[in-house]
Amino acid sequence: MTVPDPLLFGHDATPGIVAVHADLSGRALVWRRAGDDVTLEQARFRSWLYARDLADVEHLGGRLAWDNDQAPLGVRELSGAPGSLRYLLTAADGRQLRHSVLRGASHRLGRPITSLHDLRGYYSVGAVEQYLMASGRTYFGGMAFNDPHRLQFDLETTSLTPDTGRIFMVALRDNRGFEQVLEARQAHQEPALIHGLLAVIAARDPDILENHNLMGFDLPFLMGRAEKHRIALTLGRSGGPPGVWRVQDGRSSPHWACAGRELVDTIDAVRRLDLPSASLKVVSQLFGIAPEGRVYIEGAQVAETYRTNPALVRRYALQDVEEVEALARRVLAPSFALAKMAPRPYHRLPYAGTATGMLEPMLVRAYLQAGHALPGEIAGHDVPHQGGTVHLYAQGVIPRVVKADVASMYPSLIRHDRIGPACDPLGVFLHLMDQLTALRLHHKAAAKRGDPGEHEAMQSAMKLVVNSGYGYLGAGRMALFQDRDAADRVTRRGREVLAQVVGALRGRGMTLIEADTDGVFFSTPEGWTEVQERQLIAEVDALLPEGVSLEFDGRAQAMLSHEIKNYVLLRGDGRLELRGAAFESSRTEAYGREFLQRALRCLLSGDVPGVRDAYLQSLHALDTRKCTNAEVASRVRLTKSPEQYEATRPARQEAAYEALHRLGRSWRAGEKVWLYQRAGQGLTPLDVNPDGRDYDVKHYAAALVSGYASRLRKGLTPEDFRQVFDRSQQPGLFDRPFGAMQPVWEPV
DNA sequence: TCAATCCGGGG
DNA sequence: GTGTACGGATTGA
Repeated sequence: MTVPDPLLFGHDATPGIVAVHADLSGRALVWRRAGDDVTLEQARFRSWLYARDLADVEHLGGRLAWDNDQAPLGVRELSGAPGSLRYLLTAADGRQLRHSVLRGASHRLGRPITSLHDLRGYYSVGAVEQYLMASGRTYFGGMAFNDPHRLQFDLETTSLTPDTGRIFMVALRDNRGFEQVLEARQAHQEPALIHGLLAVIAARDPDILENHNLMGFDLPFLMGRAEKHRIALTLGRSGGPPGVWRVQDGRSSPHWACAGRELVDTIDAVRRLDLPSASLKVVSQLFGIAPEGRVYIEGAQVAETYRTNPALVRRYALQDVEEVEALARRVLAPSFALAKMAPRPYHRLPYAGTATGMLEPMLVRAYLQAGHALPGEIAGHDVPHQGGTVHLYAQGVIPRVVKADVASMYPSLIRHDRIGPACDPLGVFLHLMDQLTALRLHHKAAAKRGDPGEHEAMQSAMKLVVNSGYGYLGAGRMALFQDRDAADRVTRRGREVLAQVVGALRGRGMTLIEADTDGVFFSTPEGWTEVQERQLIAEVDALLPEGVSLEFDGRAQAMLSHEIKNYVLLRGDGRLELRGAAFESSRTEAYGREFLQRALRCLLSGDVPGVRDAYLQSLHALDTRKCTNAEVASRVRLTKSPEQYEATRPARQEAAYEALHRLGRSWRAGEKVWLYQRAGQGLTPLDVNPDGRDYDVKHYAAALVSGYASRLRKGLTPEDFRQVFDRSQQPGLFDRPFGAMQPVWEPV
């Protein structure tokens, strides 16, 4: 058994840590689990702070002790380059240290300074991070995802805000077989319900509380209602401060924490996945984890359904927490794995940035442990950082398309060319990139073999951090170990590699379509098989520098190349893939989407008469009002409140607001409304007549060409395009038969 | 074209 | 006050 790398996993392997609470007074509460037992360890730690110079603490005089880790306030000079953060200030009480620095800085600058972050030349982190970095401990050593006691709870309420609604039900479950539904049929029972919830949590005593949108809904709602009833929200574990507090992290959406239990939100992890929706129900169906016989109740109907069919709502609520548990196992596992590496509490990781939130704390921990200075600020660049290349070589419909890409290009270049930050004399950055990559491959292989253990989560956690390496180098002053020149070298090498790929493909007779940072679309000669395509890619790969490899990334029957990053692929199995804003805009109306699907499929199959038919049929559906208002309506977001709009209205009238205004309706800022062009009336809310057909045919017939057919323009000659999308059925003098037309492409 | 800003999702 | 940051789509200069 190999010893885990201390730079990755921390230098103290204490197992079973499930929660850490620390404050600047130097007290750390560490809850550790062994089997069913949880013990609370009360630890002391010295608060620490990196400084470039001692100007702000000069006023302490002899009260600042040199090289004495027992003194109330101490300082050590660390080895490091001039201009680096070479002084490590430490204190028995971090509040006193911070106060001393702020006092000195206020005096020096002649204005009150209230935050260390308003000062240059310092590096500081929160108390828990200080403790974890200094002690070398991490969460969850030796534990599997389901070893901690995890409890899910979900509120059912009569509205979305605690000002207008109340809680009438709470569903709870945990990973020890517990399940319960608490209810408050009448409003006056709500305080008892809240007390009941707190009592269950205290009695079950879980390590982790989970829910979907916990931070954005359940917790704020619960806090709002508890406040209304003057109930102290004691969610924390005994031994620590009892309440819930806001985690200051500068984000617009607040997050909350309590002592002794990790509050984690599955929605944060889901948002990392770039799915079409982050909704619990949608994601659960996507992952196939929705329970058998799942009850679905529209949000606004839940309270009403409860009155008539409480049993159904109970089942619904329990299925919610069941789904959350299954979802958590799936999406929070990488954060759980990361918590074993990064010196950060578990609850921060689902929404922490991968670069400054994970990689950087690991870098700092290594420097702190080595007793080495941290980088100081370096002068900014005036030339902007140049990123990857995007180049369009051909537009139109191109047959036999192959996608090839350079696997993990930036991480590969970083490792192979040894590109790390110049301000990292200990070489921690490259060490982490190397070790994370090596271990990731190990876990990836183990996951593939189906070995026992959480290999998949480990490999995806490691991938997350490795992939943040390049972005971290170029992150500017956000990143302590940033290095613009290094980031430039990475992208420059990337451009060289891509150019080499493009050149080699072109030299072998391939038609280039589009190249983007680390991948390229090209067209192969007629009659080529996938085997030949893969051979070609292997051949080009052999020309590339060691450490990077070109891989086959799929093929398609044909591609419509429209604009950079806007294209459509027709796959071998008939699937149509639309990419880019031109093809998958959220504003797309149903009738237009349907037309596009049909027309694109025909165009990419070389069937121009089919495109013509699709157009005529869509037109016909409009003309004969086969489409309903709902099918032509589009959803518009109203960003201005009625008051705001009233203020700008005299200067500029906007159709969407006017539509509501005309009907004397009100709206909320941020609200989305479905609107359609009503014949003779202009833009009108859909709900006036959703199933009707009184839309403005002329408007939508014109929009069919200008808004949808126009996206096929590159695939036909201008003359053919005009003819295919000509309303009149009569052929013109110079028209040629549609059957004689073929899709076209041309070099850009 | 770019940077500021808004939103997600929850009942 | 345990004191800094999610990603994308959309909007405004």
